[in-house]
Parts: sequence; structure tokens; C-alpha cells
Amino acid sequence: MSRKASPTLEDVARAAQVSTATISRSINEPDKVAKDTRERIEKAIEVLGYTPNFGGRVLASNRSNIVGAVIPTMANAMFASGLQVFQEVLSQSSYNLLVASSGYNTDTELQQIKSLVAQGADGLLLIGSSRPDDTTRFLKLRNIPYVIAWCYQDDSSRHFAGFDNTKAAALIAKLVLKKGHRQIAMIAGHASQNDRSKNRIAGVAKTIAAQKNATLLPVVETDYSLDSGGDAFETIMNCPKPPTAIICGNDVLAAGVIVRARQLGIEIPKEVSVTGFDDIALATVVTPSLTTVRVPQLEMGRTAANLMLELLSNKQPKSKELQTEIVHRESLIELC
Amino acid sequence: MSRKASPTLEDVARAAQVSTATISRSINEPDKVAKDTRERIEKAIEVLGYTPNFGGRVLASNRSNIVGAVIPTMANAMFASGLQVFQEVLSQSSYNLLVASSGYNTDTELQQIKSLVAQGADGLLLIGSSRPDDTTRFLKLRNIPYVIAWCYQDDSSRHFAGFDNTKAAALIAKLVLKKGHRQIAMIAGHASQNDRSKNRIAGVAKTIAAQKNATLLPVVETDYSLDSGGDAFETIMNCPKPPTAIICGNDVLAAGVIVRARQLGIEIPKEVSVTGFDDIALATVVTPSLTTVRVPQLEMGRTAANLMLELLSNKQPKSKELQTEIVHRESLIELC
DNA sequence: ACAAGCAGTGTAAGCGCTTACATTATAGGA
DNA sequence: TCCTATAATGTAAGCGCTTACACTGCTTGT
Repeated sequence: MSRKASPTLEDVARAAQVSTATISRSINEPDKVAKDTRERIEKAIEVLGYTPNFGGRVLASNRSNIVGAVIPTMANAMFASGLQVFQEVLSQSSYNLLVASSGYNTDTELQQIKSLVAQGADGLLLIGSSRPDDTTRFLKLRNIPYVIAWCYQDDSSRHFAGFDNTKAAALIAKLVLKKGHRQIAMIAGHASQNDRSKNRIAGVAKTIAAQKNATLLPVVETDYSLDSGGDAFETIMNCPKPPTAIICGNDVLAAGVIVRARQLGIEIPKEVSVTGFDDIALATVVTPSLTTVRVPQLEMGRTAANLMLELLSNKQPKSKELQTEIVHRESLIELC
Repeated sequence: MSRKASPTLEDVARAAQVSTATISRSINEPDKVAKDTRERIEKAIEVLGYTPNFGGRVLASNRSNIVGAVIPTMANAMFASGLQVFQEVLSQSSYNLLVASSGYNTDTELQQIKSLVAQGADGLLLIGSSRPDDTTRFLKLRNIPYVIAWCYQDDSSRHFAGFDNTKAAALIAKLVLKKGHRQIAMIAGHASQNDRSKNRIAGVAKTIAAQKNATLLPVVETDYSLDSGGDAFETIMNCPKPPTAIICGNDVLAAGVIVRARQLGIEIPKEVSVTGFDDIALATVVTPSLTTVRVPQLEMGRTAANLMLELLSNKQPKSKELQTEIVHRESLIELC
């Protein structure tokens, strides 16, 4: 390591003719230091180009000012935009964001959580509420403060910044029914390690089951990608009694359906209606544009960040349930 | 802080009947420790649930195993997907990723760089090659290893993992000319603090200037958003002699153009051709689909990560220039 | 049989910071 | 005037880890 030996607290102390303790105070609790001392110190810091050593600070204070986030993937605009805001808000309170991704896999998630904690994260942002016992145990054992986003539960022992996936999915299913559709299909993300997907499926299934004459074809679970959405669409359309509407677990899948339909010469929404979930940019850009569930991504990021900050200052913040709404566009029409 | 006092090296040492040094070695350089000692140690670690303290480690070793990245924004799929891969690769070498965003602003960038460095980043990933002197000076002063992505220059003093924006832009401009267009417009990102945008503009301008009878209307610089793209489109189409082709600085702008055109009842590509840049998912999903420049985002992320890893192990890695290619789709047609 | 080399381990000195506690100076109240 | 509360600063003990160096007991070549 050729990194130039940087000045330490002691150097500054010598230059400013005070003790290291005073310098430390002047940096961390400025108003506990007399004004002229502080000015002298600040000048010395300036002159020497001093910056606190991270390791020393962490070791002594047992706090890193780092927040970790484990999200499924940044490649989905959904998470990326939420994370963007999360980071911006934290940054304003001089916290930094350590990011890791799980690829929707709970083992990987645990591994990444451990890694972030080992890397000194003071708190964690996690996506979704259900995880294996191992993970829960680890979190509890280490007593890590964490915030859960992208879903909401009535459970005061944890801190949520999200929405009710089941309810939101039920809402869009209700809309589809209201438009007269009775033969309905669903394409969803793999549900086994993903409670958001599971809940969305549940919400849809429950709603459709409650409607007389309505049928929900077997749900197709797949990866969240355009191509997978397209493939699932083909499978569905090849079944003996194809649906008149397809509810998709997110906008990426729905966009995949629409693109593939176009390639196959199937007209949407004339021949089949399609709905999405999330309301990312993709939804407004496809033709026909997507009728979808708007998830308040930015607000969620902001809320999660604020929860996190309160949690880290030992307050007892209250979870916040955010509201979703349906955005009516072109891909869903009345069945005639 | 009620976080339970966790076991330290010393506790493990006592349990395994060896010195702390041996434990440290067994963790960091396992093959320097005899096999049965190591097994004894590992068992003790297991039993006590020991994990190394981050601060202690950083302080003593002067390395954090953290890499920082300052990108313009995660909200653009372009950066998000590159970053995703970057993170995955680093993760495999047990590095963690600290993310910050500059919002395309050089002051913010410097501030974030400082923050990441203060937070102990061993190295940095930066986007784009040109930055204010202040920033350059800081980087040099602190002797931070850094990798530059999303652009490439022939400058052996720095490490690039990217492509030549000027050349890539020239290529698409050439294609537009080849299709017979002579009245051409360009919508680009604000160039003053963004060398990629600047170079793309330069590439296009140079190419068009070299073609007789061809005119490049005044370049419209704007934010990278769908709406801004749409607004710029309207401005351009309202000018006295509207273009037959519009070259966009990225896919988001191009998609914005297409969406707006549809709203205005302007047919693309029949009335105006449009090209994008980046080849993100959006490009395949809009109708008409975008003729665009494919930027190897994933490969760039991977390459950047590998450069970073080599840099951090004190090798002298060679910059890598990645190749872009034009993806022919529907939004650009021959002028008839 | 002995020097030399080596693998495995221990000793102990920091790394740079925070903070409990001790100390000193100053002001205010009686 | 003296006592006490308060403000400002200093002293010094760690925080938990890494690592240079020292040491021990083998193996190996001669």
C-alpha cells in the first residue's frame, strides 16, 4: 500500500494545541466546544487536509453509518427507482448505502445479509416479509435493526414501508371481472421464495373464486423477464379454452406478453386483455399501454429511508402502509 | 446500544487454546495454519458464533473490502443493470458495493466521492471521464484507485471499461445518412456536465457535417426522461423545416419521442425516423421498436469489476475498450 | 551428527478513534 | 466572600484486529 500516510487526530491536536478528545468533540458535537477553539481546530483540519479514519471511528464508536440493502435485483426498474430515493434520503443524513442482490433466492439473501452485517451495516433494508427460519434467527441473534419494504403486515414487532400485495392484486382482479371477463389466466413470478408474488396470486385467486362462473386457469409461474412473459403467454394461448384476460404479476411480464402477441399477430386488447403490476416506465411505453397497479415506488423508498433513520436513532417508528391505485390505460377492455 | 456484546478473537483464542494471531491467520490465510489447529479453531468459531468485528479489521489492516460506485442515477436501466453485474462479480470476491448517485451533477459527484472515501472505500467506480479539477485533485491527493466506465480513452494513466461514445454516435449518424436522411435533428442529455452526452453530440455533428447537403438542426439538450424527450420532440416538429430523422442521445429520450408522437398522431417511422442509444428493454418494447446502439451493459459491468479487483490487488490492469453495435429495428427507415 | 531451513505458533505493538472520568476555570447565588 | 453549578478541556483506557518478529521443534542435506 503506497497510500500516503494521512494525518491523524493526533497531528491535528498538535497543530491546534488541544487534546485529541477536543478535536473529536469538535467534529462530532460541535456545540460542546468553545467557538474560538473550534475555529482553531477547523483551520488545522483544513491545513493538514485531515479526514477521520473510518476504521478507527467504527472501532471506537461501534457505528459505521452504513445501511445495507438486499434487493432481488437492480435490473428491475421497480427496485432500482425505489433504491435510488432510499439512497438519496440516507445520503442527506450522511448515511451510506451498501447494496447487495439476492436474485430472488433466499439462500443468497441470507448470505448477502451476513456479508453486509460483517461489513458493518448498522441497519438493513429487506424486501418482502417472509424468509426462512435461518435468516430470521440470524437477524434476531445479531439484533440488527431492519426495515421491510414492498409489502405491509400488521405486525408491530417489525417495521414495514410497503403495501398490501394481496389487496392490490384483488383489486385488479375485481376490475377484470367487472369488465366482464370470466375466463382468466395469470402469469406470475416464481412464488416459492417470493411472498409478494405469492400474495398477488392469492389475491387474484381469491377474488376470482368468489365470482360465479369465473375461471382462473392454472397460474403460470416464471422468471420476471420479457421473454418469459412471452413464453408464458404462448403456453396460455395454446390451451384448449384460452382466456379473455391475462393478469400479470408485474409490468415486465405484461410487456413481454404484449410484445409477443404483436409478433404472433394476436391483437391486444381486442382478442385478449392484459394487466400489469407496478407501473414502471415500461407500462406507459408499450402499445397498447398497460392497465396496471401503481405502486408508489418513490414514496416507498422515501418512507423506508425515514423509518430506517428513526430506527437507527433508537426511536420506535411506526410502520407505514402505502396505498396502491389502479391506472386505467389501454390493455384492458370491456368484454363484448 | 443494546446489541449483545459479541465474542471477540480473544474469546475464540481462549476456547481453541491458541493465540489470537493464529485465529486471525486461520481466517485470512488458512493454509498457513496446521490442519487440526484450523479445525479446532473453526469449531470454536462455530460454537461461539463468532464473526470478525468490522471496525477492528479495517483499522488494523487498513482495508475495508468496500468498493464505492458513484453513478448518475439508478433510475436509468442502463446503469442499474451494469451496476447489478458489477456488484455480483465483486460479491464473489467478497467485496461489497457502496452506491451513491450524482444526478448528473459534478458537485454532487465530488461530494459523494468524498463521502464514499470517508466511508472507507478501497476503490471507486466512476462514470465518464471528464470531471472538474477539484475532483481530479482529490482523487489524486488521496491516491484512490478508480475505474472509469461507460466511456473509453487512450490514456494509460487511468483505467477504463467502456466504449467510444463519439465513434458509436458517428456510426448511428452514418446509418441515418445512408438511409437517405438529410434534414436531421438530435435530442441529447445536458452535455455541460456529461461527457458521454457531449461525445455523442460531437460524433453525430461531425458525421453530418461531413455529408454534403445534410443539415443538423440545433441540438436540443434536455433531461433524460420520457416526458422531456416528448417535449423536445414537439419543439423540433414545430420548427419551420422539420427533420425526417431524429437521433436521440439515449433510449429513454427516443421512447419518449415515440410515445408522444403516437399521442400527437404523428406516424413513426413513416413521417419521422427515430434512433435511440443504449439498447435497454424499453427499446424492444416500444412500437415501433427502436433502432439503436447496443451498449454491452452487462459486459461493461463485468469488465469494470474485474479491472477493479486487479487494481485492488496491486496489479496493473489494462483498460478495455468494448464494442458497440447497431441494432436494426423498426423506428428508422429509408427515406423515400 | 550438525547446520540450515521451514512450518507452525506465540508475543505484543500498534492501527486512529471515542468517551468516561478527572480536572480546571468561570459565573452565579447566598 | 465563599460555595456550588456549569462549561471547557484534558487524560488515558480501551475498541478488536493484523502482523512483524521471535521462537520452537522438525526435516533435510551433507
